[in-house]
Amino acid sequence: MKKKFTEKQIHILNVAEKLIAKKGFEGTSVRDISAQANINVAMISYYFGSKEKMMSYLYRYRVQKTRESFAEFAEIIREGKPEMQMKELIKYVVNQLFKFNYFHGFVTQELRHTEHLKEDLLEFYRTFTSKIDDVIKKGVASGAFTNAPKPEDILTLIVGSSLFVIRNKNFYELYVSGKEENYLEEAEKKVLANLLVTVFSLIGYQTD
Amino acid sequence: MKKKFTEKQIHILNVAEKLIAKKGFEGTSVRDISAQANINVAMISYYFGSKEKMMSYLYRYRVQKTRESFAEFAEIIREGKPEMQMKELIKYVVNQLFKFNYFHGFVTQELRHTEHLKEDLLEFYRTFTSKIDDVIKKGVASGAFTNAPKPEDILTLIVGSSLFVIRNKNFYELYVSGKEENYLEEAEKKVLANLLVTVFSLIGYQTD
Amino acid sequence: MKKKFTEKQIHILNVAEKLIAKKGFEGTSVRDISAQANINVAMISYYFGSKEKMMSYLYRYRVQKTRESFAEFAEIIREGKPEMQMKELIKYVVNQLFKFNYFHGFVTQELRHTEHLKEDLLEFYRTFTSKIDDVIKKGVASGAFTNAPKPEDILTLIVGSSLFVIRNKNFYELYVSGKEENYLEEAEKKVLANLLVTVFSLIGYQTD
Amino acid sequence: MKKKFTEKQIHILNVAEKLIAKKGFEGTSVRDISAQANINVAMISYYFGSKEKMMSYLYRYRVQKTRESFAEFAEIIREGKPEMQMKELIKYVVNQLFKFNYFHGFVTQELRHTEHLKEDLLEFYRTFTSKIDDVIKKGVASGAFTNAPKPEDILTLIVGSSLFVIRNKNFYELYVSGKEENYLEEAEKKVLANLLVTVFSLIGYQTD
DNA sequence: GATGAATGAGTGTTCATTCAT
DNA sequence: AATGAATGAACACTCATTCAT
Repeated sequence: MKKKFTEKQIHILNVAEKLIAKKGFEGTSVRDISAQANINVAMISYYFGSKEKMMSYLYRYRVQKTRESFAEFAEIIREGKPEMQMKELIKYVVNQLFKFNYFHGFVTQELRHTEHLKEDLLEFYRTFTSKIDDVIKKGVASGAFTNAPKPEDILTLIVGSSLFVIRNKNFYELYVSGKEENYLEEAEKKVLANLLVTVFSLIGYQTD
Repeated sequence: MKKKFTEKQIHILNVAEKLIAKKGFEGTSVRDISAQANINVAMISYYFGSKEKMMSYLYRYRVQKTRESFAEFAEIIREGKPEMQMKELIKYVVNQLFKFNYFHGFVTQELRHTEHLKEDLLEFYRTFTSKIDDVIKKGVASGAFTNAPKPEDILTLIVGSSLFVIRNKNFYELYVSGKEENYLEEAEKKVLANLLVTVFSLIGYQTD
Repeated sequence: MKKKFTEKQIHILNVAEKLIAKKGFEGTSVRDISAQANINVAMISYYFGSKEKMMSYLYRYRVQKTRESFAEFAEIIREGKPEMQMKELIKYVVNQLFKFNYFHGFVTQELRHTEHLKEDLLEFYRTFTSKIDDVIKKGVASGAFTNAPKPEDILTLIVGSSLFVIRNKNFYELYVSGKEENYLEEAEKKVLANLLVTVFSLIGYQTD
Repeated sequence: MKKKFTEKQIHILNVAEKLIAKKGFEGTSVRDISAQANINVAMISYYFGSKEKMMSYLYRYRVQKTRESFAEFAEIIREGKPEMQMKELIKYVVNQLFKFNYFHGFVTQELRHTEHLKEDLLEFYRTFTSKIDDVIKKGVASGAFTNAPKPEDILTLIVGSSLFVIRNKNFYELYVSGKEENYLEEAEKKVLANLLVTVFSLIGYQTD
């Protein structure tokens, strides 16, 4: 929470986020952003120092928001059976990925000032593996689950499959019903169903 | 064999592939490529017509190569039990992804200007789903497998997990033993193991 | 007054006009212009959108100026004998051509990319033919002129001869007295005398 | 006659001449020329040294051809009345201009190696003024003409009007009947008629 | 605190020319 | 004698950024 953003800055970040999601970081010019956000071209440099630093702030902003959201979520499922917790956890992660999919794409790109962003993302992932681990252990202890797969493997399946589906519309839409404009919505349902079956199969939980 | 490339062209394509995977299509300038490849800037336009057309050739070149390789592979596993076939298929796909990770890194990001390339990639994926489907059906018919998950879901797990691991070194290397420079090698082993367990669990194949 | 130009823009247009008249549109690079005008290369795109659009503005700017000037001129000679009007008209047109020879030098060559500019030029010429026609008719009606040549033929003689003299210094200076640096001045006098004699001969006006 | 051209060189010059006439010197690339002429790109540099030198050769080639043609023409009208000679002379000059109009446009452009070309053109024009002068003097002596205008003024009217009409299609076609594709043909007729009337008026020759 | 004008560096591409063969 | 491959320089243009106000 090192940094507080003004409303105008948040406005710019939101506009930038959407544009970058659509056209990529390099494909989005500060002129695009400033035009869309109804601000002066110079504002991006003025507020954030540079386009890249803006990216950095955007990143932190999103991580911070997600962290807050996850804290809330964790509270909600704190009490309950591990199978419910696991199901909700998968749903939550998949949902977050679909909601802020572009943002996870950033990391791949080689940005200059990205070093600390990697740290953020890492911690972000660890939050999930740690939670997944808790739930699995609890499930195994309670006898609800028969197997205890490694949490990073579970997370890999969830995040990997979700991102693949998000990015490979061309392939996946062949298997998704509904109109093209609802692709993400429908794709999310399908990949979620797949992941629920997969993970529950892995942990040996018997649904009747 | 629509197109034959000279050695120099292949050299340029290889260099371009790596850079584009790392920094994106827009993030990679023809000057970057030409500097790295030790050629004149004008050569990219000279050889391929334009930067975008080069991208197109790069794409086709890699798809074609993989298609040839898959044809060979399919022949090898033509006779054999479905469980062996499934195992080899997973190994093959994962291996291909790790081998040509540069390529798979950019195809999903940079499809904006390359409408017709989508067709190529689509057919490429269909080759795999079709093969997976055959093996699953054979396995179910022979009683070796008890469940018949949808092939696109299987492919999604395999490709998604592999690409995630390839791209998110920072996260996954926490769980991978060995030196950093062997990351890809070790990561491939780990994700392959995970995927074998996962897929065999899904199709209900009992290992003893 | 569709468009107001800043002083800097007008400065650029003036420099561009001279260079383009000398070396042609394609022969004049934006670097030539920016170097000559002591501005940044990017300014041409910045101010006018592109090199071609700059050409377009330059064109309109000059046409508009001439139109304004002609309106003034027409007012001055409104009342008077047709022979005086004809004489003044010829003097005016020749003078304009010599004054803005740069402009008239390129308009005839570089109309390739500027379809709509043709309209402007056309209307520009029509202004003159129409005026010439009026004067001739009045002269014939009053008995001052005996012949009524077609106005476009008169204009062709005037404009053609003037431009030829402007552009073919090498030839015409053989017949022009005075120093080389006064070429245009002297050439104007000579071609004007020639045209006065010629046109008055054509319309059958008797000088004593 | 310093230089003899091979057939291939003449072929290239002819192709180049047409293209340059259409698109200008800078607008015509050596690739355009070589493609049209079915020769290798390198040939232009190989044969002529450079694109500009080719231009120079093209120029000389055309001057030489015209000179030969004019010698023939002069022979034909050697015997005959001055009024016939004057008429034929005007017809001849106008016709040459329409035939090789583009080539007269070259001089205006500032080429680097053009110095000697100016000499050529100058001599070329002098050939005509000299002939015009002869005819006028003969006409005046014989009493056929009453006035003796200066030959350079006559030439200016002829060449200026012709080139103006050739270059200002947009204006002149308003006054020319017939289809657009016959513009040059019809324009030549009209401007010729105008010039005949004009010049004969100037020299005071009475037609009945 | 905010901005419009302006800039230098960089973009992909085309150019006439050169050179090894 | 002729050419296909290759090149360096130049092209118009866009970029993120700076700076005076």
